[in-house]
Amino acid sequence: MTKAGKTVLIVDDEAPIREMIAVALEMAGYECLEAANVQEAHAQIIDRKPDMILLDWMLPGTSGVEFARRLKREDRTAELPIIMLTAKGEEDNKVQGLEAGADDYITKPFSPRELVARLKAVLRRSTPQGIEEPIEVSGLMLDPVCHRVTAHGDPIDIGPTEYRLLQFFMTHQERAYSRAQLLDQVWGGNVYVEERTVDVHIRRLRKALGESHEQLIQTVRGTGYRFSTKAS
Amino acid sequence: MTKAGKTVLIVDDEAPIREMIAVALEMAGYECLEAANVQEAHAQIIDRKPDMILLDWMLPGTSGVEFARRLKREDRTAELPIIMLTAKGEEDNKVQGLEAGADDYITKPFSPRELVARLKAVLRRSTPQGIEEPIEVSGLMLDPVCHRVTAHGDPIDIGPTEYRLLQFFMTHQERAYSRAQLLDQVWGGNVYVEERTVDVHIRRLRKALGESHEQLIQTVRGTGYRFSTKAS
DNA sequence: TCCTATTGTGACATTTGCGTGACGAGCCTT
DNA sequence: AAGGCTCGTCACGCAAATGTCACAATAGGA
Repeated sequence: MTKAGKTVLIVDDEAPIREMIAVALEMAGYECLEAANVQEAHAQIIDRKPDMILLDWMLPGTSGVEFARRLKREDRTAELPIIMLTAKGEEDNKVQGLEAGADDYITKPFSPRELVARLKAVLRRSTPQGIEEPIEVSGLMLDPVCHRVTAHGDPIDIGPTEYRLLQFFMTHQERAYSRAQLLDQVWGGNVYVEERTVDVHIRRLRKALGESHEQLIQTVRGTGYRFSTKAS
Repeated sequence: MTKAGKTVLIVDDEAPIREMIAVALEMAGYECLEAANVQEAHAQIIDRKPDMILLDWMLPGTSGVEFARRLKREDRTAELPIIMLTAKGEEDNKVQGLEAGADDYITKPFSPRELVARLKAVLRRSTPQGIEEPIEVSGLMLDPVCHRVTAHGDPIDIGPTEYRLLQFFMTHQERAYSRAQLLDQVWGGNVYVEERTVDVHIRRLRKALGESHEQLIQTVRGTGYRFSTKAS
C-alpha cells in the first residue's frame, strides 16, 4: 500500500551530508526535499508540505533547536514530526532538543538503516487516522475500524479497491461522480489508469453486494455513477 | 482520567536523586516507591506490585541492565514496563539497555517534564487495562496470570512474542490493525523492525494455534490482520 | 425501427501482497 | 563449548487483486 511515498525535508548546511541522506531515503521509497538553512527550510515547508523534517542541530543563523521550537509553536506546522540530527559529543543538548519539540533524536554518525527505521517509527506514531464511525445504509454496513462490510450482518468479501470505492460512495451519497472524479478520489490523484477501469470495479462491487444492494449504485448515463437509496 | 494514580518504583542508589524524581512524579499524580539496590527493589516489586519501574543504569552489586534482563525473564514480572536511567556519556549502552528489555531509555540530566511524558507513553502502551482476567474465545483460552494459552484445555506452546501478539489480539477483537500498529502495540514503539516480521510471527502463531483456531486470525488484504470469531 | 454512443460483462496478463520455509545471530541452559 | 530456543530477515512461489481489452447489451435520439 505504497500510497505515495512520504516526503521528507532534510535540513543541513552541508550539501554532501544532505545528499547522502537523500540517497538513503530515496532507496527506501521516500521523496526528499533539501534545505541548507532555516530560510530555505521554511520556504520548502510552505511550498511542498513535507510529511516530516530531518533537522540538523547545528545550522548557520538560527539554530536547529530554535527552528524546531518555532515550528512547534505555529499551528500550521505544530503537528509536523521532527527528527533532530546531532554530532556525537553534543548529547548534552538532547533534552533541549526533545523539549523543543523534536519527536526523535539521532546521533551522527548513523547507519542508513537506523535512520530509515526511526523515520518509519516516527511517521507511524504521528499519523493517526481520523475518528471513523461505521456507516449503515439500508442493511448495508461498512465499518472502517474493523475494515469490514456486512449486509444484514453477513460479511461481504471485496477487494481493497472495491472497499475504498464503496467507502467513498457511502460517505458521499446522493451525488453523481464522473469517472475522472472517482479516479481522483478513490485511486488517488497521480495515477494513470483508463477511465473504463472504473466501470469494471463498479461491476465487481455490484456483484459482491448482490441483488439486495447492487441497486444502490446507480448508473448516470453520460456522466458517471451515483450512490443513492432512492430508485432512479 | 483513569482509575487511581499508577505506582512507580524508583531504583537508584543515590537518595537525593530518588527524592527528586519522587517529588516530580507525585506532583504529576503518581505514587512512588523507592529502592536503593536490587534486593530492595525485588522486595518492593513482590510486596507492592508497582505498575512500572524507573531503573538506574549504575547500581551497586548487580547492574541495572542485568536486573532488567532478570525481570523480563521471569513470567511474573515480564510484562512490567521499565525505563532505564543513565548518566550522560554512557549512550553507547543504549542498545544494550533496550535489548535487555527496557521499554524506554532516558539520559541524565533530564527535565521532569520529559520524564513524565515518557512515563505516560510507556504506561499507555503497556497496560491499557489493569487487572488481568483470563480471556476465552471459542475454546481458546489465554490466562495472563499463569502466562499460558490452552485450546480446549490442551496447553499450547508459543514464544513470548507470539504470546504478546495473541494477548493483544484477544483484548482487541474484531478490529483490523496494520502491521505498523501491531509493531507499536506488541513490539513497543522504540523498536525498529521490518513490517514483514509481523507476517512471520502471525504465521508462527497460526501454526501454534492449529487448524482449530488459526482461522481466528484473519488476513485483511492490503491492510493488516484482524482477530475475529466471525468468518470473513 | 434503426443507429450509435455508452455501459455491462467475461476473460486475460500482469502486478502486488501474503504465506512459507530456511538461515544466521543472539541468548540461555547444559 | 555445545545445543536448544527465539527472533528478525530474506527469497521464493502462489493466489488474490488489478488494469485492460474485446465483445455483448442497453439506452436514447433520429
